Amino acid sequence: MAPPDQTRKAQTRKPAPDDTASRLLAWYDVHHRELPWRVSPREHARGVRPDPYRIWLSEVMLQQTTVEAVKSYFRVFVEKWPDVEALAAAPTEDIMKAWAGLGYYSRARNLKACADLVATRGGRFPDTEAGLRDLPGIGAYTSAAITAIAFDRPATVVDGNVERVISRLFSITTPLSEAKTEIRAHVEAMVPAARPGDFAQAMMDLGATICTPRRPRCMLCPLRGGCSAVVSGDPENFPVRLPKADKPQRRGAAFVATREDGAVLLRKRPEKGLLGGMTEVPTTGWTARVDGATTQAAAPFPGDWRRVGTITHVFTHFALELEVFYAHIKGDAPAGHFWSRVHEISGEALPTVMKKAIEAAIPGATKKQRPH
DNA sequence: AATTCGGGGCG
DNA sequence: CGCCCAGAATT
Repeated sequence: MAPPDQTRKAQTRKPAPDDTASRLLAWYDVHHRELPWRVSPREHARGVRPDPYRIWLSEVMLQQTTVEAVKSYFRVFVEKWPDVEALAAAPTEDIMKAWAGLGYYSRARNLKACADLVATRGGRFPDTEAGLRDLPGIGAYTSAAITAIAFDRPATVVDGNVERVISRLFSITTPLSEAKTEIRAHVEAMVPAARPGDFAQAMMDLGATICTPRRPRCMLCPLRGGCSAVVSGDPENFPVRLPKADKPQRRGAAFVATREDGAVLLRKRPEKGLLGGMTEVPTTGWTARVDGATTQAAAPFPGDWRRVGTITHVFTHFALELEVFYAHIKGDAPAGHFWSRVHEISGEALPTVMKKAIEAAIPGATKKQRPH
């Protein structure tokens, strides 16, 4: 039996582990960001509940993608496809077109596959981490995030923001790839029984607005009192990462062909791999050397090719330099290719590198037309 | 455990 | 120009 005075102390004093969560939630009540998919703490307290479809859609879009980049895509998607049944009914091709420019295109394919599954099961998303984790495109982070945010159930949500915040709070010197287990344990111990969804969003908002990768605004941080990195004065040194391999340079040529009416010749890339399932202009392989002698042989079909410029594009694991050639072509589209009319080009499933190539040959071709 | 997947914004 | 971002799937 514990002495009576200790029992009283335990009841009247806040236990330390809850301190981080309660400070963070108090900060979040005042400083949370308004986002198109978010239910604010005030609305949530009034009984408004998030739409799991919108939370799922936003979380998939936000995988390795900044909030600002996602906003406009999110608005277009929910306008075109207001619920999961509508998305399931949409052709994959339309979804790829709407996703064009956002990157990591396997996300769009998995999005469609997931929508099909959920629609088949009555249009309701699973409300458990394990159930969500089994769906395509939903991994450890996204299943936890949907569980916490959409269903307000406790889950350990760890994204890049949370890894940064935790590694600074505890000055974790173990490199990130190794420290993930340790970080997860710290977060799990912090998750409050009340408002786990707001806690998750608060951690991420803190990482996005205060505990930023560079020049963190520690003077404004609600957790500065308990932050180890603030004491040592070097929060920017966390998290510790392993050195990255340098990017190889690849080169190739792109061929922009037009018909008399201005239509551009396009083709579809293989479903898997880089830019899988997206549309492209014909190109050589992306390691080939391009010079005067090899150009004609490298072109997928004969033409009076004229060199119009060079574009560069940096992918995650290599940099690409494409020499762009331009020609007028007569007759039908070669096998495996199709013509895209001038007013259709901006709506094609063209990744950014392909828009760059077309722009080099035909300035303005991929921009959306403005009615006047 | 390591690689393969885009693209953009910020210092 | 380097860094990293509301990561997942594959090998």
